[in-house]
Amino acid sequence: MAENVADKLARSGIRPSAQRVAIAEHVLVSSLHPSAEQVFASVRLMFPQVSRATVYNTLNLLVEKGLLRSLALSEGNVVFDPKVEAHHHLVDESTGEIHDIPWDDLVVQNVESLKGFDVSEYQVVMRGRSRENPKP
Amino acid sequence: MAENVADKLARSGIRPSAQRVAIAEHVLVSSLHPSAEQVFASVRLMFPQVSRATVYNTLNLLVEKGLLRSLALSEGNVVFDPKVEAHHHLVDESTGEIHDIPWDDLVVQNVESLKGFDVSEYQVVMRGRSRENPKP
DNA sequence: TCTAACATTAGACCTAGTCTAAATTTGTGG
DNA sequence: CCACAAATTTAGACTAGGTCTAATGTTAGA
Ligand SMILES: [Mn+2]
Ligand SMILES: [Mn+2]
Ligand SMILES: [Zn+2]
Ligand SMILES: [Zn+2]
Repeated sequence: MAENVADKLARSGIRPSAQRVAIAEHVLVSSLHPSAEQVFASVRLMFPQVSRATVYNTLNLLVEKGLLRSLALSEGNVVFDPKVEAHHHLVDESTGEIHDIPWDDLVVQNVESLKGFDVSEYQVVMRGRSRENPKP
Repeated sequence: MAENVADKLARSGIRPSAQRVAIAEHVLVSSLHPSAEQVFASVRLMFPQVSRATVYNTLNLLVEKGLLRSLALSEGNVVFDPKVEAHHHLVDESTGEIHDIPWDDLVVQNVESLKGFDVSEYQVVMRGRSRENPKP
């Protein structure tokens, strides 16, 4: 799996240094939406000498190369999203967790015909709660 | 107009001190989406002795009392929105400006039937450009 | 092998925002 | 009107997320 991530970086023209691979493994793998500081903390557990600057540089580089997106969905937290295809988001009001909502679960009409604007991308941002675990 | 804002504060149970009225006049009046620091700067022009703490306290109080909403639409900027009714937003990618899009200009389907979540509110967040001024 | 380009590091720095403790202002009962 | 408690404001310390810099380490490739 290290090979996997390293190759992915290389294919995007990012030289796969040990630090970058460690960082990318943390953030490209799970479907969480971690902040830079969370990535810094987890990467440091396995790679204690990594610097904050490298984590931020790498995350920004991954965004620039299109392997990652950054999202500002709620106050005080920029988070990173490894799912770069179009999709929607729901922010859980009790836990703060961010859930991915598949693009086709919702239908948005009339974006193309909005007067006065050329829209290059959009998403629905929802706030709410995830329902009690079904049928215990 | 000062009377207007003062009354509005009073009706929401906010004691309308001179500082609060000055702040509220700046942020409740225009249809811009200013950041707290922008409000602080403009209020200070007319009211130089106002403190940063009072500006932040007042803005947060206005949000708490429902006269204002805070929005995190793009990185590094929490902004305040005096339009508290449901509506959508478009962030201009060239200028950073935030435009209000009336609720009925778009139609979003299937939010109610989303499996596993109770959605309490939502909006469409768009990125794009405002089109060249029409017919010069 | 040598070297220039590239990457990493520690820590200074910056900015938005919060907190604190003291001072000021205000509303109110006497 | 006066005394006083409650509410508000203030300056500035503090915090957290994030950027920048200058020195150091690493790597690709002539
Ligand atoms: Mn992680
Ligand atoms: Mn203003
Ligand atoms: Zn996502
Ligand atoms: Zn708005």
